[in-house]
Amino acid sequence: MARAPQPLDLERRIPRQQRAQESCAAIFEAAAQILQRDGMAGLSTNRIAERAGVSIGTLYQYFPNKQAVLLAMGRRDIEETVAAVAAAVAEAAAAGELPGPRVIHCLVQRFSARRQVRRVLMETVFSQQLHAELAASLEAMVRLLVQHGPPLAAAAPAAAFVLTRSVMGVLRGAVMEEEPPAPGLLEAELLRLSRSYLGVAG
Amino acid sequence: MARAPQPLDLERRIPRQQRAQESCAAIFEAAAQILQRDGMAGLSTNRIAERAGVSIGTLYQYFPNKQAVLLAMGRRDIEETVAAVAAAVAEAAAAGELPGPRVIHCLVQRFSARRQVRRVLMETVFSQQLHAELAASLEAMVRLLVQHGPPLAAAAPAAAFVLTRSVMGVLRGAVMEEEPPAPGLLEAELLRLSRSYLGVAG
Amino acid sequence: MARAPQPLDLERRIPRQQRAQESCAAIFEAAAQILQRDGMAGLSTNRIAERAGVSIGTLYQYFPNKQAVLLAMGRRDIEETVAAVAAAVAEAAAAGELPGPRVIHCLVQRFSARRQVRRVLMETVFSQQLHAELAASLEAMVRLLVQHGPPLAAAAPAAAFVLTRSVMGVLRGAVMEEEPPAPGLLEAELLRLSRSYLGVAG
Amino acid sequence: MARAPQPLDLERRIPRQQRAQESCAAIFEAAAQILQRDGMAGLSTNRIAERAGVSIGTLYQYFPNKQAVLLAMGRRDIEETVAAVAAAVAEAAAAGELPGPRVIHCLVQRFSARRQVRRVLMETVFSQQLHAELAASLEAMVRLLVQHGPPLAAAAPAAAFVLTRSVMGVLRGAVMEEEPPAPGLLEAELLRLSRSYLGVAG
DNA sequence: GATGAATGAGTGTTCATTCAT
DNA sequence: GATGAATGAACACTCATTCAT
Repeated sequence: MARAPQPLDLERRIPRQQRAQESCAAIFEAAAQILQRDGMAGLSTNRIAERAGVSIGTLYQYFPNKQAVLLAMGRRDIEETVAAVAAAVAEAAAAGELPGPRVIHCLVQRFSARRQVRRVLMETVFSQQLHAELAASLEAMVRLLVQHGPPLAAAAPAAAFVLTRSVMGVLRGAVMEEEPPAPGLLEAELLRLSRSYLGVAG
Repeated sequence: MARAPQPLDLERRIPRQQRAQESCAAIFEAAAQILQRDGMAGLSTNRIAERAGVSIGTLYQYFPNKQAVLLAMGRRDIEETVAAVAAAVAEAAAAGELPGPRVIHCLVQRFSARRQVRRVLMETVFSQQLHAELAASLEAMVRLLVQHGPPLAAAAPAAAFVLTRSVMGVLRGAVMEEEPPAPGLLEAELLRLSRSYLGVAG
Repeated sequence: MARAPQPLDLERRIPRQQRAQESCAAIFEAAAQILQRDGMAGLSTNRIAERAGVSIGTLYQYFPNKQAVLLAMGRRDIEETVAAVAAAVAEAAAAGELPGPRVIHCLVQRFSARRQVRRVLMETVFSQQLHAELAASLEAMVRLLVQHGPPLAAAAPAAAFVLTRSVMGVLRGAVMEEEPPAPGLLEAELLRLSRSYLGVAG
Repeated sequence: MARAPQPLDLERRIPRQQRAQESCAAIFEAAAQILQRDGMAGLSTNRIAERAGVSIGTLYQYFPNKQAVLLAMGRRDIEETVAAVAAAVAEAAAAGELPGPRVIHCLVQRFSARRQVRRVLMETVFSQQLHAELAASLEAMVRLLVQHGPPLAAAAPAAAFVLTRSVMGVLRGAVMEEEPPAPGLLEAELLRLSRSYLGVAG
C-alpha cells in the first residue's frame, strides 16, 4: 500500500510535472553526494543546486529552506527502510521461517551503503522532528517481529522501546564508527540479542 | 588512574596556572549553558567567550578552534562517566553484589541531567574523532562488568560491541527523545537485556 | 475630462478588452491590499499576481516592471484627486460660495482612507518621475482656487509653489504620522493658512 | 550643549577608540556618496563597506542592520539641523532682530546641499521611528520662533502642527523636485507664509 | 598573556524577470 | 494571450579566526 508523500507545508509544492520531479531527484542525489564527500559541514544550498544542475531558485521552489531538504531525505529513507523490513517479514512468513534473521539481514545491509550520507540523515532524523515517525515505524517493526511468534511478556512498551533503541544503537555504531565488526558477525549477534531478550529459544 | 589530557595539537597549551584553569572552566560552563538554552545553532565562539567573561582572543589561546572546545567537553564527559562507572563497579564489589544494577542505575542517572548539553556532546562524540576513545571506555566497562561474573562466551569482541552499542542506543533514546519510558522501567529493562544477552540468570 | 493613460513605453499595451481590464483592476486592488497589510516591504510582483488571481506572466504583459505598477497606481490616484478637487470647486461655484472650505474638506477626506496604501503611493509619487504631473495638477488646483476670487499678487509662481507644497506637507503629515490632529481641526487650520497667505479676509 | 549619542540598542557599541570613530565616519560618508549617486536603490551594506574601506564585518560591528545606518544618519542630521536653527535664533536675538528671516535662511540653506542624500534621509526620517524626535524638534523650533514675539493664538497644537508641516512640505518640495523656485524667492515666500499665518505684521 | 576591533569568505534566501509551453 | 517553472544576480547578515596593541 504505497503512501503518497504529503506536502505537510514542508514541501513548497508537489512537483507533478516531469521536469519538476527530475529536479527534485537531482537535488536529493546532489545533496547525498556532497554529504558523502564532505559531510554536513560541506552542505550548502548553493552547492546542492550547483551540483544538481538546477538554479538555486529552483531548489527553493521545492523546499522552503535547507533543513527541509534534509528532512525530506530522512523521511524518504525511513519510508524505504520500513518498506524493506515489511517485505523481509513477508518473505519470511511465505517461506515458513521465523522473521528474525531475514529482517536483521535486511537492516544491516541497508545500513552498510553510503555511510556518510546515512550518518547525516541519521543525525537529522534523530535530532529533528522525525522522532515520532521513526519511533512509530520502529515499534511497528517489533510488533511485526513479535506477532509471528508466541505471545511474549516482553512486548510491553518499555521493552519495545529498549529493543528498538538497542538495535538502532548497534546499527548506528556500525554506520558511524570506523571499525565496526563484520556484517555477518553483527547479524549473528543482533539475532542473539533479540532472541535472548524476547525469550525465544535460539 | 587519572589520565592527563594530551596536547595532540588539538589543545594549544596545557593550562597550568590558576587563572588559565579558571578561564578554561568558565569556557566549558558557558558553552554548556548556551547549548542547554539554544542548542548547537546558538553556539558561537564569540558567544562562548562573552558569557564566559573572557575575550575571544583568550578562548583561542586555549583552543585552536570551535570544534576543539566541543571535543574537550566531550572527552571530559567521557572520562567522568568512565570514572563513575568504575566507582559503581567497585561499590558493588565491596557490597558483594553483582555489578549490573548499580552500574546501570549510575548510567541512567548521568544521562538524565542537562539533556540539551548531553545531546550535543553525544552528537559530537559520536560524529567526531572520539570514537576510539569512547569505544575503548565502553569495552572497558563491559570488561569490568564481565570479569566479576563467570567466564562468558559473550565476551567476544563482536558481542562486546553489540552490548555496549545497545546500551548506548537506549541511553541515547532516553536522552534525545521526547517521551522516553520512566528511568525506573528503563533500568529494569536494560538490566534484563544485559543479563539475558550475557546468559546470566536473572 | 477623463484623460486616457498614455502608453509612454511604461505600459506595455492599452488593455481594450474586458478580461484585460479586469486583470488590470485586480492587480491594482491586490497591490493596494498588500500595501495596506504589509507595506512596501511585503510587496512583490509574485505576491501581487498571486493575490490578483493572475499569473505572474500576465502581470508582466501589462506592466514592464514592478515600478510601473506603482507608477500607474500613483497616476490613477492623482487623476482621481484632481477630478475630486475640480468637482468640489464646481460645487462651490454652483452654491455661490468661496471654493476654499469645500476643497480643503475634500482633500482631507481623500487622504484619510487606506493610509498605508496612500503612504506608499505618496512616497512613489514624490520620489519618482511623477513630480511634473503632480506639480501641474497642484498648480491647477491653486489656479482654480484663485481664479474665483479677486486677483491676487500671491498668484506668482513661487507663491503657488509654496502654497501647494505647504498644503501637501500638512496632508503628508496627516497621512504619515502616528498622531495627527483631528481632521476637523486640520481643515480649519489649513483654511486659515490658505486665506491668510492669499490675503483673503477670514 | 553637545549631547553624546545614546546607544539605544540601535548602535551595537559606542566606538570610543579613534580607529572605530574613523570607521564610523567613513561608513556615513560612504553611504552618503552612494545615496547621492544611485539613490536608495543602489544602497547595500556591502557597497557601503566597500566604499568606506572597511570590511562588511566592521560595519555590522557598529550597526545591527542596514536600517540602523540610515537611522543614525537621519538622527545625526536632525540634531545638526536643530542645532543650526537654535544658533540662528540666538544670533537673531543677539542682533535684536525678529528670528524669522535668519531661521528660514538657515533652513533653506541646509536643505540645498547634497539633495539626493537628503531625499533619502528625509524619507527615512519621515517613514521610520523618528517621527517623534523630529516632531519634537520642529515644535521646539516653532516655540523658539514664537516666544520671542507677542503671544499668539496660533500657538495652539494644531496650528504648530500645520505650520511645521507646511514649512517641511515646502522644504521637501525644494529638495525633491526638479525645478524649485530660487532659494531667495523661497525664503521670502516662506517668511510671508509664517508671518501671515502667525498674524505678525510683515 | 590578554584584548577586542577587524576581517571576509561564505551563508541562506529573495524576487524581479524571462520564456518555453 | 496566458501560464508558471526556472533563473541567478544580489542581498543582508554571521561567525570563526587573526593580530596589532
